[in-house]
Amino acid sequence: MKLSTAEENYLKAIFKISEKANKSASTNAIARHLSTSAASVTDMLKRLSEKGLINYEKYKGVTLKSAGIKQATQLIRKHRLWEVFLVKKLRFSWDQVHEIAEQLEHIESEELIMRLDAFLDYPKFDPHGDPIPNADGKFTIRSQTPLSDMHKGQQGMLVGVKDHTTEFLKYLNSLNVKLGTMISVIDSVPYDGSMNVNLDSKKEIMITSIVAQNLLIRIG
Amino acid sequence: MKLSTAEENYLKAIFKISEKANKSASTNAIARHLSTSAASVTDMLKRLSEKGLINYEKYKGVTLKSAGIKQATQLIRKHRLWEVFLVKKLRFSWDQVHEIAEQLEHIESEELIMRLDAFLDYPKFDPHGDPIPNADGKFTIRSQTPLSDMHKGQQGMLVGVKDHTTEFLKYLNSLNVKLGTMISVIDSVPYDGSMNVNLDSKKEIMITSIVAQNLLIRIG
DNA sequence: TAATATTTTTAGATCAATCTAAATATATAT
DNA sequence: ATATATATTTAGATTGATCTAAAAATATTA
Ligand SMILES: [Mn+2]
Ligand SMILES: [Mn+2]
Ligand SMILES: [Mn+2]
Ligand SMILES: [Mn+2]
Repeated sequence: MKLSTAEENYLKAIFKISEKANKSASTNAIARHLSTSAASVTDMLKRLSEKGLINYEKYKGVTLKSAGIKQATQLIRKHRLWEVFLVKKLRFSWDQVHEIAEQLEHIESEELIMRLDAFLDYPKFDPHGDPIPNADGKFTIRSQTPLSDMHKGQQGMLVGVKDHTTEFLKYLNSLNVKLGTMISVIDSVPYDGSMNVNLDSKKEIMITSIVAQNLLIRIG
Repeated sequence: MKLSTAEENYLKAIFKISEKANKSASTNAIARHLSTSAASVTDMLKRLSEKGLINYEKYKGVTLKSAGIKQATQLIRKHRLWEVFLVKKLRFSWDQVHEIAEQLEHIESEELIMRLDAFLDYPKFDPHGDPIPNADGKFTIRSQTPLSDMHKGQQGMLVGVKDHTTEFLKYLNSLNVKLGTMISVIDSVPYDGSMNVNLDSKKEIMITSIVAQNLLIRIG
């Protein structure tokens, strides 16, 4: 089935919202996610329901049907593969690629994605540490813990970020924190949740709770 | 100025039509080129005129203004750079890339194109031998002659094709004719314009007039 | 030049995607 | 449980891009 860019974006939004909360997506949540009005969302939900991509009952919120999951997953696959291309091949920095990938993900060609995947050597994670679903829609899972949940003395490698905004990523750049950086907890302040951490056994820095919550660590 | 995909396609069509004939583009010619109705074309011409991209007078046909030429040229630049990427990096064959490039050419990011150009090592020609305008819109020009205009004994290198259809390109594949192939004219038949030619001083084949007209040779 | 053919424009509709304002349903609090 | 607040849907409009059919302008031919 050939979907419009708008339809694809709605499916992706529903996928991400229900994945995070592990429940159905509300009209308002979708509107917020896509920066559009609730009325527009209702309109689109009717159309997507008509096409058999979602389960929709008035006032009840929506979930994706299997066809919708498939579409959303493929879109995420394309988005993340393009992000890898932009960073690895075109040498963009990780804070510059999301907007461009938002456009590239809608290019329609199975063959293109297969070849791109091969060209990039079948990457499993994107530049932000997010897993890239394979052609069948399967995600690689990986145990990861928000730095904010770690205790004094624990250490591990930065494998992902929760916040993908340019501002956050640029802040990390300025701290020289990137995927692969080894982080160990020196201590944490119970009062405000801020932490002193050591980076790659070299530099010691202080970060706030909010930052720590957005850094995902593979402990060990 | 940010243009829609439709607007960009119209500008490109007008550019190509007026370039070929070196005169203004008629409503019908544009409609034919874009496989749409003359009424739709008239509609769009009004909008493009409003935006100052074209010179349009009712019943007189259109030409591009400098802003329109700039947009069309940038679009062609993007299209051809992406075609090079698809062939050189993703190993598509030259008959598979046009449709995908039709989509990729509308991705909006100056930075992306600059980096893609560098990644591809600043190519001057696309996989069909068409010149790629530089960032300022300048095309590299090259003397070339349709094989059909060449005479017995003349020879040269295939540097371009006029017909870009998959069928034509696949036919050339089957003959092992590609850009760079050396072609020499053994003789030509005045009756129907067909020719006997030699390829890379190896194989001798016969081609019809219509094929010869679509092969562009750099003589010498 | 007058009749005819062709090209182009206009009129009027449709469809997707969006909006604001108003109505209705559901959730929360007193 | 009733009142109030919030969430969602409906009603009605708008915009871009398209269509068909009909009208008008231009070009061709006799
Ligand atoms: Mn992204
Ligand atoms: Mn990402
Ligand atoms: Mn092409
Ligand atoms: Mn080409």
